[in-house]
Amino acid sequence: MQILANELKQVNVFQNAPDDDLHLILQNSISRSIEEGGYFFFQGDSARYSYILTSGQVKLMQSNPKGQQVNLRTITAWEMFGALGAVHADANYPASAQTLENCTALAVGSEFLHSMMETRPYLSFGLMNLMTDYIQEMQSRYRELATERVEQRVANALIRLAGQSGIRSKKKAGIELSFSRQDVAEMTGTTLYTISRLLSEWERQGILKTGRERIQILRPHDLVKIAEDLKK
Amino acid sequence: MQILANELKQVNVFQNAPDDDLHLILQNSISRSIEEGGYFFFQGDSARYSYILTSGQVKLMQSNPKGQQVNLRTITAWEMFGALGAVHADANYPASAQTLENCTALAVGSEFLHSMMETRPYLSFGLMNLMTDYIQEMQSRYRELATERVEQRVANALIRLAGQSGIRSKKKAGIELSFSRQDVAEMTGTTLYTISRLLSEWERQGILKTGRERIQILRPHDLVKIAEDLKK
DNA sequence: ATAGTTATTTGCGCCAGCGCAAAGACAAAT
DNA sequence: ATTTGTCTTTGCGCTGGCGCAAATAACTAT
Repeated sequence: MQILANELKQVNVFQNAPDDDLHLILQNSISRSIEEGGYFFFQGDSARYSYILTSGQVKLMQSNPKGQQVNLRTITAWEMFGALGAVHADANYPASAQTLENCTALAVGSEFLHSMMETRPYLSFGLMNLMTDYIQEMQSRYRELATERVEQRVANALIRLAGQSGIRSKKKAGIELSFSRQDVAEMTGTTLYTISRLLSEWERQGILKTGRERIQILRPHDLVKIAEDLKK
Repeated sequence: MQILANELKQVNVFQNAPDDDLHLILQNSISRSIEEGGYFFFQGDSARYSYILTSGQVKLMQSNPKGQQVNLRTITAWEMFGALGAVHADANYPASAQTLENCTALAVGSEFLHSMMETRPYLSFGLMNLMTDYIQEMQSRYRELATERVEQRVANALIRLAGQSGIRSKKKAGIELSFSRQDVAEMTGTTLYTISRLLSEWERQGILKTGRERIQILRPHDLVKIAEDLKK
């Protein structure tokens, strides 16, 4: 499948790129397909490529020596990821990128991207925008993890996911998410047991419906209220 | 007190700046002094200035609606902070910057910095380096908070602080830190009670000595062992 | 269908860490 | 020296959330 320069305009970082540059990027990149459950890169690998996801979903996660892991972010189509290597010369990926479904991504050499940025301020700004957004999200999540109780953190995570990758299903029946209890646990720093209990409770209250690796948010507003937690 | 262009070279972001640019920056900035406990800016303020701390210590912190707060980072002399505004046009500071002692900082207009970056790739790279480092630190701390127990998180925080702002006292008697129990609690997402108990325990074991707003690390290696937590 | 695999639910016991309260230690000011 | 304010310590009781275990549900492959 051929990727068109025009499609690259959907990528935030390339928002202000002239067509010539888009072609240049395409010429200096290769397409990589990874099947569900596979990895684009592992934490610690040398960051030789930056990626642009063209189809599928990827989760960025970090694990500690004991093997426990946290989900840092979920990437959807036309988002850039693994771009830290384009900045530092000899960087290593600080996280692993695992596919949640069959995925295709464009791999751009980090050195090439770096050299492009030397003469193209719009590119640097694009990347910095990505970074500042991400920093702000991480700071908020960090604060949540430190100060909020599980219930609120999970509500927040669902709200965030709904905004980032949620699909409004046609039957206007709420927002559909495809994550296992384990996934959500790793996003919120808790356990799949607690998530299961919490979702069951919320399903009883009619806030959402659940299935195997599926969460359908029926009343987002109620989640917001839980996240804000005005009691106590 | 006059700040010399030469001194600005200590700032990581300006590592590769030619002297002319350093003078230009000085000319387009003003010096602000804030006394202990005061604020350079508050979370939510319009990010009109980026700061370079010339003396003192500043903590960046974020608070939630209920007023609970977390410490994101401690800034020491010649570090840049509040620089997110130079990227987004209409950004707001995502955190507050409170001084831990009497401080002086150089305030550079965000718009001015932004315009400089248009024609100076080294500046963008300097800032991106700052951001990627920070992102990596936040990701690690996030993972810690999500997967590690309090004991390990506190050990890690002390190690990190020792590296960033620790002063090796002359009497070779370990590394000196100036933080209250409350400060450490806010850095690690726990409570001052728990920190107090933990430090008392470690003092009993001879790993460190404590005082009022003072922690003196005697055996850093033992902290590393605790942080790694090989038991269980 | 049937068997095998993977995800989810739920009961149950447990404990790390919270947070109140009250006392003690330290520093600065008068 | 005394007061005042801030920081720290520690006892005590409590509970949110963990995590095992075992049952159940849902999907996949033969």
